[in-house]
Amino acid sequence: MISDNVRVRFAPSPTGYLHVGGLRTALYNYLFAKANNGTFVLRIEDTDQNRYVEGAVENLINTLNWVGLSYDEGPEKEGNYGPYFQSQRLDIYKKYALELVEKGKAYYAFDTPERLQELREKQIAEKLQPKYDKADLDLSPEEVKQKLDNGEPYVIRLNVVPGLRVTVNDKIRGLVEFSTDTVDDQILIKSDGYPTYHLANVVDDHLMKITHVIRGEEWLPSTPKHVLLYDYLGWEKPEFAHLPLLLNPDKSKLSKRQGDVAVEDYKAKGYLKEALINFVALLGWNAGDEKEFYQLEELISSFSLERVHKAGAVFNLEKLDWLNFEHLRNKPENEVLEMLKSELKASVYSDKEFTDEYLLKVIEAMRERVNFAKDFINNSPYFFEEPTSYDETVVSKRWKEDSPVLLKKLSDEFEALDNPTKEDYETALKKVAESESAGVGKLIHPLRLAVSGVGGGPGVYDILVIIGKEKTISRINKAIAEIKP
RNA sequence: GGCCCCAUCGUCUAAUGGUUAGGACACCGCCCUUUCACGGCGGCAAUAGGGGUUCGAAUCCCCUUGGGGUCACCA
Repeated sequence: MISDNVRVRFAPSPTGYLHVGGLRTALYNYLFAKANNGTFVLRIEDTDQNRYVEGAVENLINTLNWVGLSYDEGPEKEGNYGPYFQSQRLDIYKKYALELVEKGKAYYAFDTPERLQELREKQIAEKLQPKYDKADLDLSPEEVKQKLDNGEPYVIRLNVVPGLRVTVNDKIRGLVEFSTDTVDDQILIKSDGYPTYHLANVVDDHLMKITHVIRGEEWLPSTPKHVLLYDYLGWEKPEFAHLPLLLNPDKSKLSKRQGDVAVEDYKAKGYLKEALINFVALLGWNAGDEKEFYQLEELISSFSLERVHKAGAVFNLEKLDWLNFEHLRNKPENEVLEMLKSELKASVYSDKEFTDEYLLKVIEAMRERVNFAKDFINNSPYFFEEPTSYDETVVSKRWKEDSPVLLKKLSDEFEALDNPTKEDYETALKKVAESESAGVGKLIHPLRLAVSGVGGGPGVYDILVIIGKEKTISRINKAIAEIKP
């Protein structure tokens, strides 16, 4: 342990939105920090000027807030190790880059992009690994000074000595070994004066006293560069933990091409943050028992890095849907009410008024039948307007020749009822069935069709109570007039 | 192609030398319900292959195969 105080960071590049893979990384960092009484830092890796996207940082922070992963230090939450935007730390990186040059661990290079391009193409043609040829390592101090004084564009490169072994002790993968023969003389400072990720993340992790670097597996191949940097700078290394990748159904790295990858896409589709967190937590980790339904707090208390496993995980929507259903079912009534109200506001029924009492009844009746809040509307529009059409297959199956007559009798019977309850409706229906010597099914199914337009849903009597006697009767009449078998 | 990582049902995973290889999602069937769900019960379905080590291997080792990641003045 390099520090008693666990400090981890989530260090996204602000390229527009939060990727679900990024969400998983952020979550594991968050859980690890919280489980160990540590600090969760958010650092913005904006060292690529070409990839600047307007509003991306705000968006990122908003999304993080939405899912409930609040950071302890970061933008707008300055701690003792800021600033937390790498673009505001340029002089710091420059200082350490120069220190490395001083030590002979890095050097100036003045190649043109064209020469590098040619070099790479040649190497590829010869089936060699594309690598810098260390051409400018031979420049004398005088030559370097000369070029610098002339204002020639330059970069600073890491001076990797070939023939050595570099080991990374990964918390998840164990000991991983690399040969420096395969490590390129990575550019540390670009010609625009900005650092590359490799320098910036090492410098920042050290300065920000990060104890555990928890990041995606795609970083594993460049970790030897980072290890070398720590060594050359004489710094103690943090622990590394490379997380398994999130995968497309075809097992390739989760990508935009094969579906939604932005957290906000899932939010827009109506997924609950609880479900998303729960789902993503289980992609690569489990507590060792059979529990699958988790709230964020429960994840904190059961999470451990040791139980993160190695293989990538396919991002499988069916399970997400199920978890969404479970979490929706678990929500307090008043929260679901608010969700339904905002769905209504955004629906074709936005101009209609419904009382909370009414909506609560709808929720009670439909809860076990919806996966998303919007399904209250999609699956049972009949609670918000009278049927505009009648499901054809149900009509052909349930609407018989005598249905109009029977329903007329039924509606007459309902008419006589005073403020009917569920039981009153049921009694009335049975009475008609008996007097007409018809099975109750001959009434129940056409009745359901008449009031709802469809064949499924809550119990018919529940529907009747919710919509009320008046609407029940008018819908029956409408159905008698309109349904043609 | 070089380097690196990985490998249990379709998918997410449990089993860290001894289990009829367990659970969940999805799917199918039955029950409940004169509907649809929920729920209950049951079913289908996996240790990639080959060698070792061991009394005993999903588990440890090696090879093969397969998949993936990565090889930028992007992160």
